[in-house]
Amino acid sequence: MPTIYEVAALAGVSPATVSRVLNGVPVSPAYAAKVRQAAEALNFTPNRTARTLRRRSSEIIALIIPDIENPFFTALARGVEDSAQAAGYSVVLCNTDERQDKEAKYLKIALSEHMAGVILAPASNHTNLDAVVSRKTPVVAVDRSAHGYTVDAVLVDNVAGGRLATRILHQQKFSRVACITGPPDVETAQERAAGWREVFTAHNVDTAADEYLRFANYRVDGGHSAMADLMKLAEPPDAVFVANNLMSVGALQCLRELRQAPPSIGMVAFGDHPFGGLTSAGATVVHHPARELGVTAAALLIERINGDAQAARTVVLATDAGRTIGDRVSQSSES
Amino acid sequence: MPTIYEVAALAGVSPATVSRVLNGVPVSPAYAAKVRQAAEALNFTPNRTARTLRRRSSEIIALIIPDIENPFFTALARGVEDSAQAAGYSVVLCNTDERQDKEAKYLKIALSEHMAGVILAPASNHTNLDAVVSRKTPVVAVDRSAHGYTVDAVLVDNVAGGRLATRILHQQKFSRVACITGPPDVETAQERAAGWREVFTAHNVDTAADEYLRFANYRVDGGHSAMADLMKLAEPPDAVFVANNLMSVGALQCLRELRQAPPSIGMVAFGDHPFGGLTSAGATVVHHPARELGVTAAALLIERINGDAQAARTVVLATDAGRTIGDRVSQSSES
DNA sequence: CTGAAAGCGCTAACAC
DNA sequence: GTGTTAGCGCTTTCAG
Repeated sequence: MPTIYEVAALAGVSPATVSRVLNGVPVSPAYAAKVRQAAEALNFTPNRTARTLRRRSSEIIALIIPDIENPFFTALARGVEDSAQAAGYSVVLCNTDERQDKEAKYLKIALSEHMAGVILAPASNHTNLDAVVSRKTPVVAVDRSAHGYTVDAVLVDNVAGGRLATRILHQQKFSRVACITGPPDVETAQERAAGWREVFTAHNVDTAADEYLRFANYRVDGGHSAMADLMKLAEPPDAVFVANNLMSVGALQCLRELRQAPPSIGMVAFGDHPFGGLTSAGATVVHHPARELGVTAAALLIERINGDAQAARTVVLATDAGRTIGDRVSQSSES
Repeated sequence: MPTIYEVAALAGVSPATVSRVLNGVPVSPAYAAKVRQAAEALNFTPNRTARTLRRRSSEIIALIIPDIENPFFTALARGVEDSAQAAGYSVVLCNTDERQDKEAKYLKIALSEHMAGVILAPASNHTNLDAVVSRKTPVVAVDRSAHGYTVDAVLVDNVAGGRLATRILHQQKFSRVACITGPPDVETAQERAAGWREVFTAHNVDTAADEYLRFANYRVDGGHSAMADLMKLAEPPDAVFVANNLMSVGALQCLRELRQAPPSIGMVAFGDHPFGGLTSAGATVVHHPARELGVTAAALLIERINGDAQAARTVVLATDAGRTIGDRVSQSSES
C-alpha cells in the first residue's frame, strides 16, 4: 500500500508537494501532472486515518438513529445522505435499536474517529451530549430534540399534526375520535397526543379524554393491541388517530380482523404509510416529512462544520395535508 | 481533549503504561488503578484515529448495501449488527443506491479508514474488489456473489426458490404462471427466473417462456408496471411469481386496480412482505432469510478478521416454506 | 512555488 | 513490569 513518499519519489518531488496536489493547493502544472501520473501508476489511495489524525477531522458524518427497520428513519437517512454527498461528505449510519448504551457507544466512536459531525435522533430524553458539546463537534438533533442541550434541531410540528389529524376525522363526521400514541416518555408521542386532546376536548365536553387515549410502543404490535383495547370499550370510538406509521399498520390489521376497516370506522395516521397503496382504502395520513427532515438536518450540520457559530437554531417543519391511504385521494390541507 | 500523555502525567507513569492498561496488557495492579483513576478524572477517550494509524486496523466493519429503503436489506443489517456487536465490532452502514460509483467510493473509504472488514451486497456484476483483495482486507459478499472474485459469500438458493414458488402455484391449480424478475444483469434476478423457467417449460410445452417473463427494477413501481404489462397479453397469465418483496407490493397494487386480487389470480412472492398482514390475502411468500444472511456473513467475516486463512467459502441458505400473505396460513415446504 | 522537518496520539519493540 | 523511543502516513508551518 503506497504512501505519498513513494509517489513523491516516483514523481521526483517532495512529499509536501504530493500532499499539495492531493489537496488542491496551487502547485506548478508540470509538477502537478507528474504527481498525478505517479499516483495513478502506483494506484495510490491516501491514508485517511493519517490525514484525520493530522487534521483532527474527517469528512464523515455520523447519522445515529433508533430504528433502522422503520421506513421513516430510512427515508430520513436518504435525505441526509443526498445532502451530505452533495457537499462532499460521506455518511455512516448507526443503529441504536432505541437503546441508550448503543447510542452512547456510537457517539463515542463518532468523537474518537474525529468525524466531521453527527446527526442524532435521540433514543431517549437522557442522551448525554456533554463530550460532544465540550469538544465542539457539530451536532444536530433530528425528529426528537436533544433534551437538556442547546444544539441545532430539526423537528416537525407534532401538536399541529395531531390537531390536523383529529380535525380531519371530525370533518368526516366522526364524533368519538380516540388516539393511539407512542411511549409516554417520548416527546413526539406526547406532542401528537396533545394536538389530539385539544380537539377532542372541544368536541366532547363531558368525556374524559384519557378514556380514549392509549400509549403504545410505536411498533406494529403496539398499534394492534391498543386498537383492540379501544374497541373493547363500552362505548367504542368511531374513529382513531394513530400517532405513527408502524402503529397504524397494526391498528388497521386489528380492525380488519374485527371486520371493521375504514371507512366504516375513521382513521388518520401520523406518518406516511410504508408501501402504501395496498392498505385498506379510507384511512388518511398526515404527512411526516422524513426526507425533508434529513435534508434540512444535513444542511444545518454542514453550515456548522463550515464554521457557522451562531446561536443554536430549531427549525420546525410543517406536517401537511392528509391523503387517503390506498386510493391516494387528496384531502384539503389545514391552513 | 486529553491524550495518554496527560493521563500518564497525572497518574505518574509513562504513556506506554497507560496504553497497556487501556489494552489489557498486564500491569501492576497499583499502576493500573492509578491510570484508570487518572483517565476517569480527565474524562479521557482514546483517539481511535491514532490507534488505527499505528495498528493499521480499526474495530469497525463496513456493511455496504444497495438500498437502505428495502426492508430486506435492513433486516440483513440487523443480523450483521447483532453478530458484530457480540464480537466487539461496530458496524457502519453505507448505502450505494444500487450505484457503482457510490459503491466504489464506500469501498475506498473502508480501505483508507483501515476498517476491519467489509460485508458487501454488490450493486452489480462489475464491482471492483482488486484493491480490497490485494490489501487482504477481509470481505464477504452477501445475497449476491462478488462476480469474478473468490471471496467468502453467503447466498440463498435462488433457483430452488423460484422453482418452489412456481410449483406452489401449480399445486394451487394455476396453469399459466408468469414471472416478474429483477434487472437482467443482476444475478439473483437471473437465478430466480431460472427456477421459474424450469417449472414453466415443464408445464407449458408449446409456449415460449419469454412471453411470460418480465424484467423490472426490483422496486415497487417496477412490479406495478410489469404486472400491468402482463395483464395486457392476449392470453394473460392466471398466476404470477414475483421475484422480490418490493415488486410484489407493486404487482398486488396493480391487480387491485384491475379488480383482480388473489386468490382469483395466483401470486407467490420471493421475499417476505414488509408489514405483511395488511395486504390482500391469498398471495404466498417464499421466505428470504434476510437476518440469517446477515448473521452468517458477519460470522464468516469475523473468522477472517481473526486470521482464518482457509480457501474462500460459499454458504448457501435455503429458502423455505411459503406462507400466505395476510392470513399467515402455512404452506407445505419443498423437500 | 517548493522542500525540510515537526508533529497529530497512539502502540510496540527494545532496553532496563 | 516499566520506561524510552521510534515511527504509522499525512499536513503544515517555516525557510528558502
